[in-house]
Amino acid sequence: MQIFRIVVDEREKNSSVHLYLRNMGVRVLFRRLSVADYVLSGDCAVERKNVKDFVKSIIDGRLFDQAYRLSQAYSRSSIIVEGDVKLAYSSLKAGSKSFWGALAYVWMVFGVPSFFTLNERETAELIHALIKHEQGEVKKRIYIRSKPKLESLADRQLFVVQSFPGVGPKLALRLLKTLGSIKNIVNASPAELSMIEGLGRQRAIQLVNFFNSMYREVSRDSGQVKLDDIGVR
Amino acid sequence: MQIFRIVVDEREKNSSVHLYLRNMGVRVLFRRLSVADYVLSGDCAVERKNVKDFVKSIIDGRLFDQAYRLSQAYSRSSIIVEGDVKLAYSSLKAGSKSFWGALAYVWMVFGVPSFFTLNERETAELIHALIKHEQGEVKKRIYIRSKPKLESLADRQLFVVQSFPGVGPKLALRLLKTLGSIKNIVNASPAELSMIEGLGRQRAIQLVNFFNSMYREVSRDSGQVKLDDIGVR
DNA sequence: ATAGCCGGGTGGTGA
DNA sequence: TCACCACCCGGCTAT
Repeated sequence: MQIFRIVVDEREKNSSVHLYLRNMGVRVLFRRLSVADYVLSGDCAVERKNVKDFVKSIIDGRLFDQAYRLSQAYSRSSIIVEGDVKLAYSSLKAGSKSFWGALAYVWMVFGVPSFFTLNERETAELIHALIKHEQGEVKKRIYIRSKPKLESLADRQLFVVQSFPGVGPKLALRLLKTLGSIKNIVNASPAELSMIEGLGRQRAIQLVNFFNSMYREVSRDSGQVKLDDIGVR
Repeated sequence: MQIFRIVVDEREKNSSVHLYLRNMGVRVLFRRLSVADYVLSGDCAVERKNVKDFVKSIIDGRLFDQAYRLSQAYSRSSIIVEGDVKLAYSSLKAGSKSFWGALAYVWMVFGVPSFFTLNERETAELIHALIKHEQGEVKKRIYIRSKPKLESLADRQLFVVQSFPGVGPKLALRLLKTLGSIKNIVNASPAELSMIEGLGRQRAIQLVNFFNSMYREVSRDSGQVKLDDIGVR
């Protein structure tokens, strides 16, 4: 399992969220942050509030200010509201109207969604899930819809060819029929490829480039590089 | 007071959300929609699900498909989950991990947040609040989200390599890292392949055979109808 | 989505 | 070299 890192505002020390995170194997760094509470990366951060705070910040308008600053500083930020939501819109004067209004406002205007958790453990779980997508390695697994005979050679070949960019079921079939094997396809010249019906010169070249292009590891930072500058805003 | 309009999928007629909306002074138009349930504008739409549906769609992966389509069709879309949330992650007993995981996934990957309401009235109130910001006079929108590039070259390459038989995320990564390009992998000798950690002689040979083997059309007695049905999720 | 199980290949160890 | 075995990985199933 990969090591995840997070920067947490010092004032969050008294909650136990960071303890849960530690338990989940997340490296926690404390810093004095000016905008968010939890920084997951250079452009992803989370503000945590309990329900009482949330309500108060709706009333005095602080919420919208914070959402604005979040949206300015990080391209993907969100607010986590912790506690019993019921409490929220029962304590709002205008009732639930202003509650949904606030949610809608923050989302529609600033692009900041709000998540609701019941306690610190859930908050930690959510943050952990968010981190995994922000820092996690790509684990896109491929899935087959229906498998009449998944294990037949032909099916496997089709499956592979279909995974090429811009190649669907029909094109895959024609490719295999005309060129025979996967190796033949991969080694084919643009000219050979564009012989195939439905595959023009343009895409043929794209494909060839695709096969030839070198893999470059995603510079999803290697950890220690930007830890210092994370969250300084 | 300005008049707001909304387009609602026909299949939503049996819920009473649209009635509430009418009561709030919203013009409701029914249409057959292919992606969302409620369309607030050309680039804002909402998918409504009850908790049971929500859970089911997590399990069978439908949720992620829908979120993807939402994000493609509308620049600012969201999912409204109606009902008792508790019910949700109690039926996903994986410690609610998969619940938060799904929420995080849909938000981080597709930019689609999920809102939770208790009943149809609340759903209507939320939608109403959303409309006000979408169609309201002041459309000051700060939110500019850079769409997460799901199709980086590296991702595509990984995707293809993972589709090879017996190759999962880990092996795919190592293969690309050591051999560089897809063409290199396909043309590699068994010896070269088995240099890779976790890929021994046996599988190396299998792979090479796989790349070389000629495609043989499967003769399905019921006619070759099903060839198109092999799909990638 | 996540957790967990299973079957099998891999690669190291020691004979 | 080979047999053994612990571990890892990929594939599949279930809550």
